[in-house]
Amino acid sequence: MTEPARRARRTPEEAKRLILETAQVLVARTGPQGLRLQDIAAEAGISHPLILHHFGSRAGLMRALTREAAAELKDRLVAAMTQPEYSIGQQLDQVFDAFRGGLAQRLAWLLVEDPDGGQANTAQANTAMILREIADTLHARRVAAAAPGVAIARDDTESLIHLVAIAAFDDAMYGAQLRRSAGIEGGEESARQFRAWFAALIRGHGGPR
Amino acid sequence: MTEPARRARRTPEEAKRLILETAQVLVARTGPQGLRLQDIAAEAGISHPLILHHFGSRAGLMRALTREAAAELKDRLVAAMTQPEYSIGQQLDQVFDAFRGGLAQRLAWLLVEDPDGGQANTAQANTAMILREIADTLHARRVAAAAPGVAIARDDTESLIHLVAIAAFDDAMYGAQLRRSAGIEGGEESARQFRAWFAALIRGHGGPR
DNA sequence: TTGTCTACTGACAACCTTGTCAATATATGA
DNA sequence: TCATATATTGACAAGGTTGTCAGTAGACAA
Repeated sequence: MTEPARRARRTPEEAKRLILETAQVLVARTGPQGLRLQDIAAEAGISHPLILHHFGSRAGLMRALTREAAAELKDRLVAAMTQPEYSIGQQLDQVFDAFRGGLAQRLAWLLVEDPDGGQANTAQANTAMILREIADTLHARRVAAAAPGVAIARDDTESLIHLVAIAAFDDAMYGAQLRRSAGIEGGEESARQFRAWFAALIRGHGGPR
Repeated sequence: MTEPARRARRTPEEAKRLILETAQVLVARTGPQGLRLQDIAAEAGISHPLILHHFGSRAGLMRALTREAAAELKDRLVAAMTQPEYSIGQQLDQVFDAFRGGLAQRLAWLLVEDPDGGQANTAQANTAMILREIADTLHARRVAAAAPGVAIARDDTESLIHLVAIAAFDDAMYGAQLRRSAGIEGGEESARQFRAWFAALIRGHGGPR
């Protein structure tokens, strides 16, 4: 009567991809609290030992997630930085968008969980390198764009990077809630408005353009 | 031989206080990942059922923690806002300090865990009221301080509040790591430096002073 | 002193989570 | 067609977490 259910057989790459993507969706949706192997398995339509088979352990999966999140952030930020800078506003939009779609949540979670129990944290090292590169690039750009005779301190660029990183990251993490708390109504619209305001603030300070 | 160990007997208020303070220390120290009743009990030198006895459930304890964190934040922020404003820099320092000592971590964690499973979130409601009050206060102050004939938009004040809240919160949460990532060396010193830079940025924009 | 109230505890129950293991099914090459 | 490799799974083990419960012990009043 009951014919045995067909059992899928993926290539290891396909399986890992399926698992990673499902896990990322779950992290973005349910947040840090608990990323359980059984939940991932259920969502992906597989059994949880399969995850252990492909990633060795829960920690192994987390390491893979960390690597992927860092790589994704790097890609997005590099894309945002290397494109022709039409306006500071548009570029800021790009940076803000880089953290959207759950990426900020994933990074925050990975920052907190610290999967590399004891070992050097590759994600943090990666992020450090990424931000450093960006700082160098932006500083060079500002120096080049500055009026002759005007010196731009490296400190100033670093603080600027820090502030922009903070704003973009936090906007993605808590933006909606904080805006509501501050009494700003209307979601996406006010988000755009804040970005424009922020862009103006930086431009007034003597931003990259 | 072995005389029976003296068993402490606190008033309910004392017991709750002891439990809440121990839990807050643990949250600040070990972070979101796992606040286990047994850990709190061990740290406080009591048995874990006592926590259940006083708070009903783990969720009950979390609700109490949320309330306390919100109240603490309000106290600190109100103190920072209502004191005579010697300088924008000092006032900013106060706001930044308001989130220190693990308060930001506690708030972020409680924001993520959302103990009120389904019910209205009192912590969020509290925070909303707090920030709204602050926005009103600050806006009134800016309007009063503005040069005659210069109109200050409410939107502008709200964005300003948003940015300051973001900066202070995030600085407490990830400040050290982000600064390191951006290539800024030296911990406490560069933190002060960033605050000064930030204060200057805001002052240039036409801050509350 | 005696009795009552309840803060407090140890033991246990129920459940959940990661990880192991032997067995099975499927793709692939001979 | 048959053999081999391995992706996949169900069942189970080990350990940890919240919550229950009956009993104990301290404070306080009669």
